Amino acid sequence: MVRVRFAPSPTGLPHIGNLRTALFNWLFARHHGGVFVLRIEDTDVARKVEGAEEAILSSLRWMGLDWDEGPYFQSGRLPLYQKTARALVESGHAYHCFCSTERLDEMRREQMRRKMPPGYDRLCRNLTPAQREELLALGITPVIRFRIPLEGQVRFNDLVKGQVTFNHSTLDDFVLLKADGFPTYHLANIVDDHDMRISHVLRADEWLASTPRHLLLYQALGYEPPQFVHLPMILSDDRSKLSKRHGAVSVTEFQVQGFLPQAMVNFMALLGWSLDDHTEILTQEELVRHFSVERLARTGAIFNREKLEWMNGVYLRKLTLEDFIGMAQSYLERDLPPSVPRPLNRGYLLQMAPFIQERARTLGEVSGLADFFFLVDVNYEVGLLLKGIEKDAHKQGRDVAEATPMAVEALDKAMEALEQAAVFEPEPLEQAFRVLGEELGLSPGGFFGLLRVALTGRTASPPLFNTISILSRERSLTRLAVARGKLEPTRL
RNA sequence: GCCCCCAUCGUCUAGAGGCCUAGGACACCGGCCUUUCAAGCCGGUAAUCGGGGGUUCGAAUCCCCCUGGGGGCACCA
Repeated sequence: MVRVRFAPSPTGLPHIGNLRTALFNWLFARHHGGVFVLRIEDTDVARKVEGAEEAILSSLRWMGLDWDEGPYFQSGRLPLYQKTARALVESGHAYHCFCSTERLDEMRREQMRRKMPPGYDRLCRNLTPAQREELLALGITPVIRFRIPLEGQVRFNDLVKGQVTFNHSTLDDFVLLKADGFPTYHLANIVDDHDMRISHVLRADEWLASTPRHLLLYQALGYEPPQFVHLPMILSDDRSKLSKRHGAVSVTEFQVQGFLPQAMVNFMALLGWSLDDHTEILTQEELVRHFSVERLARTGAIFNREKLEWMNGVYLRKLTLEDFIGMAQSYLERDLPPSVPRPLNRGYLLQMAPFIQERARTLGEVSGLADFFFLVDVNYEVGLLLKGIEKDAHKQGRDVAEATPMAVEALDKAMEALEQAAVFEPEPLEQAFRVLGEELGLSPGGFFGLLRVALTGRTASPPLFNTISILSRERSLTRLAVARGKLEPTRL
């Protein structure tokens, strides 16, 4: 029976590295019809962050990673760890250490200075019972350290790294139980993985170095160790370990920016795993069906935001119009200036949404792409109006200065045409304006470009005549008039 | 400093001795479509497979060395 777990510590917002680990564990469990356990490793009282736990749960839910057991909290299982630590002392696999933090710090400084590998010098390892009683009598609360065998080596077969060997001599007597009675990660992790009958440990590469300690612990406890699978890490742009200081790496942040969970899942799955030499887009079901440890990569991967954005665009376009509108609406209502009345009109959204859906890469981009549909006034530089017309003037061998009167005339005629338009639909409008453009001696690019800027305030927009018909006759006329005013301020 | 891991286009990756004059994707550059921008389609640039030795008839693929990168070395996880 496959039993895996995701065991984050609530020390901050979960970042994509954490969630990718969760995803792989979840995929592995689902693929094998196993159990996915959620366990919160809250054994560090000092580093605990308020709200982190909730953020972890909500990120998992958002990504669709449902768990079958838990969340278990290590803080609620203290007696179990303490009992285990005591048993280890009794069996001779661990011992009490009375060294002060100050002494330890000094020791490490000295080791570094002498270019020696830092590590506990085992001062307390062979304390006699009498010495121990003496220190205890002084009121010092000892920690419990694991007694690493002096000779020999640990060897294990990691499912992605293969055979890995560590000499005991490179391992130091690490702490199992802290003075505050809380276990360290090493102890709690092993006790729980055993207690929860975890069969496979899929965790980030950074844990590889502590695996020999864990194996020795399993051995001392007489527990059967799980299979280890060390996942390649997700790297920041400079190839270093991802951390909070590397910008927007929390999953919550991606959610806020308007990435879809399906895209996140798909993209993250491809960071360190691949199906074959060509498949990029996979649904969650397909990922479950195909996921396998054999196809995990062994190298770290830089998180390529560009590609994520592309993929998110793909998912956005796959949405039904109704679903897209549902999501776009909340982002629009969040991002549009307060002058735009809420709630947004559903029927109006239905008209403009198709043109935005094929252009947006994230939902956060929607308002920037569509604001002119909602604003009362659009803002732009006058010069933008003339760009295309100037080109036409130049082509006709006329002076650039003539562009302004040309544009004014074009706007006047355009307003007339809009007023007279019998059917306010894209096709008839286009027909009428093409004819008009010819009459004005303007190229479609010049004429339509002028109108585009006047109506949307920008040089790139959805198709012009769709835009006009969505905006309505009245609003279009107003904007053309405003544009005219910008060109001839004195005559206004 | 010590220990461990890793090494294919800028990035994500395919490749498990001959299908590789190294494939796909993002990005980039062209073209088509087109009123603009997207989307879509077509095409292109881009890795002497980190370097050097082996093994082999044959190596991106196996072995060794070097180099480079990363991770770990807390009473943090």
